[in-house]
Amino acid sequence: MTADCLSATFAALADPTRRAILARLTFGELSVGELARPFKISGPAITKHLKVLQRVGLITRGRHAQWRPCRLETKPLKEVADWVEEYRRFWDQSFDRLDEYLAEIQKKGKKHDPKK
Amino acid sequence: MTADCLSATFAALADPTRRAILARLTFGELSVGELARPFKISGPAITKHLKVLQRVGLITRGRHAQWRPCRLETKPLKEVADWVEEYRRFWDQSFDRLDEYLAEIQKKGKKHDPKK
DNA sequence: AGGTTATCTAACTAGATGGTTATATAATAC
DNA sequence: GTATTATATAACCATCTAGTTAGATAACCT
Repeated sequence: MTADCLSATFAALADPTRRAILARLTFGELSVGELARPFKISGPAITKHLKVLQRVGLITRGRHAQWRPCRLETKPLKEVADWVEEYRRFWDQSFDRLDEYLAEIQKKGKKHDPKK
Repeated sequence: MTADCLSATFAALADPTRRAILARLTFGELSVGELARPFKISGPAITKHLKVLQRVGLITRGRHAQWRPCRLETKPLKEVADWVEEYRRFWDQSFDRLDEYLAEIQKKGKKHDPKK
């Protein structure tokens, strides 16, 4: 099961530890040890989470001496964004007003700063 | 576990049957029987999927004689969209080029049709 | 009331998931 | 070579998940 990659991506994102890992990787590459530091779970548990993220392509691994640094990959996130985008027209009341929909897109484009 | 609602929402979306149910509900309310028709799984399996969707607020149920119609609710989808939006700036190479980013947004705004 | 239709609950099963500890591999440092 | 550090694998366990079949509940229709 979960042969389709969108299901696997959603499943990977359904764990708060894994989402926290992704969030930390937005600041740049991190080794497994650095990634593990803020969490209370064991090393092997982190390794498993990383395997899940890697399998769906949300991270890639490097090699640097005895470290295997992790890097964020966003292609699967883009696929999630594309999927959910299909539903955007349902969360403003005006289903039939195309112009309002486009205006909404435009507005989001402007406010591009990461706070809020 | 999965006390946080974003995790529960992602978990709910990680199943292709449930995503198919949501997709069908974009055309309007449907009874359980109507929803179940295209799937090969049993009635109780559908009931369970609906419970999962209802628990995270992706659907609400009505009452109409012996039918309990399902309606799509998009608030959780909006939360997913908001979460993934935080990563948008990472999926074009030009982190530092604001104009290119805005151009990309603009392009997406234009091609708003649901095919591809 | 008795039958039909729609849906849910109960009890069970196989397999996935997320964690553990103990051990293995691999690269660096002396 | 030996020790140290970083990460991975193995084996195990408890819980969750998605499905099943059988039976219960509830509203409608004569």
